[in-house]
Amino acid sequence: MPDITSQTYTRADEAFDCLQTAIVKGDLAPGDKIGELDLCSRFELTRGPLREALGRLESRGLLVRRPHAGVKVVAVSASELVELYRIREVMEGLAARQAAERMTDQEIADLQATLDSHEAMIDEARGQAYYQAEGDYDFHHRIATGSRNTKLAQMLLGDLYYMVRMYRYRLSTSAGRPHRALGEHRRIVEAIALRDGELAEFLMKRHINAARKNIEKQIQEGILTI
Amino acid sequence: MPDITSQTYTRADEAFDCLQTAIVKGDLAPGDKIGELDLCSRFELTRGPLREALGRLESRGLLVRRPHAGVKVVAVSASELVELYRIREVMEGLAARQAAERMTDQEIADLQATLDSHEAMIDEARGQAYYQAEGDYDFHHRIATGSRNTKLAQMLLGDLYYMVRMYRYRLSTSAGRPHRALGEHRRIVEAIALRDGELAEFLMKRHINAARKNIEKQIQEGILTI
DNA sequence: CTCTTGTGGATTGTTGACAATATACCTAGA
DNA sequence: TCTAGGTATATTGTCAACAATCCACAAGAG
Repeated sequence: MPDITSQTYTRADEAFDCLQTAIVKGDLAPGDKIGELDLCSRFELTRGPLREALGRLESRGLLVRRPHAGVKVVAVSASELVELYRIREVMEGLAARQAAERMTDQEIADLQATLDSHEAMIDEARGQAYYQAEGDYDFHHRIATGSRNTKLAQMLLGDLYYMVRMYRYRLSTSAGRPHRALGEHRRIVEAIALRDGELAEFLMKRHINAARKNIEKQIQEGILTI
Repeated sequence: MPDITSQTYTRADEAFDCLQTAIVKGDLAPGDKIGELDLCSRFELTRGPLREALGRLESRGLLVRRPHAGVKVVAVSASELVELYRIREVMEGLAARQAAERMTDQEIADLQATLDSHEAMIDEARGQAYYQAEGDYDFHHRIATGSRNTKLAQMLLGDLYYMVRMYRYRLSTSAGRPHRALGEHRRIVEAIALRDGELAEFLMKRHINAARKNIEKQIQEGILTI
């Protein structure tokens, strides 16, 4: 009996997914105050399941709620965004180390193939921030999963990445950075393929550090205003 | 207008807190399948707010839910518990580093005073695992908060610590360990007082590493069965 | 004797109506 | 004109009933 994953989706689950993607994609802008009835008509459901979904999203930090006052999409300040990357640095470093110890050879091969397709996408979709962000997300997603650390993957994929992706689309990609990032990705995978956990951790931390510095620079230059 | 924190607690909030502490204290054992109606009569509320609380707890990983089948308290396996400590190691290391950079002198003085009272508690309540665990929690709580990293503190205090505390009470405390742990705490605080972030991070990581090894030993010896 | 299958019962998911509260506006006074 | 206070409205929090789904048990076939 392959009771893999309960395929019964409840309306609350549906609302949860829809809202999450709506927030990440920017359909609901940070700071927006959203009314429950609006959402009900939007997703064709009643307030019961909706409130459950709102509760889950609040618990994950994507919404802030004040009793009797309503919910609004979380607005991450510039400094908080930087702090997010500090957390990512240590957590994804750990993920890379454990991935180097635990990923199967097949997974590593797939990861390398993924990078090839990313490279093609970068050349193809020159300047299209969307594809670059998606490729980047794909890479980090695989490593988080490959760590075989359930809770770690859950925290990264279920918490941090959604918040990061909220703001990633509006980051300007300076010329040449995608290729540099891809090079960093390649070296991380090489370290994983060599089963060198320490090196993988070091490289991943440096990779995210670079991303953080890039954001800090954009903030200082006033390019990124949030 | 000191609009600090809305003091209006909704019943869902109430149920959330009660359930959380019930799970942590062990009143609801891991793996227990809990019915909604039971909880309703227990907390004197209806299923609406209760389900919202359940949703939040599920989102935080304290409950697992299968549609139409009910919710049960999460059962963390031995290996998953160890993985939890690996996550704590890197995250609390970061917290210690940032706390060293950002805590006020007053907070550091309070922290030192806290350790003094912990020492008294250890001598007094010899072998009373409860007080030791509470003192330990207090220490780590203050450092997480002192990091001034909102999301980091949120993840540590709102996610990881609850899961760790679920199992901390049933850990046997080998003779002399509380004093050793206290010594480690003192050295961490010293590093923070010196504003030496790197050292604080190193010491904190080593401290949690020691706790992890202790757990692994207990698992191997069959003392800890979960 | 074991495995499959069908039904009864209980539990969950959902709905719409009711009660409580914060925001916004309007009025009155300084 | 600006501030303070009260009230109205809209939105949220809560409740109890309805519908859909899974689990356990029992009966029958292999």
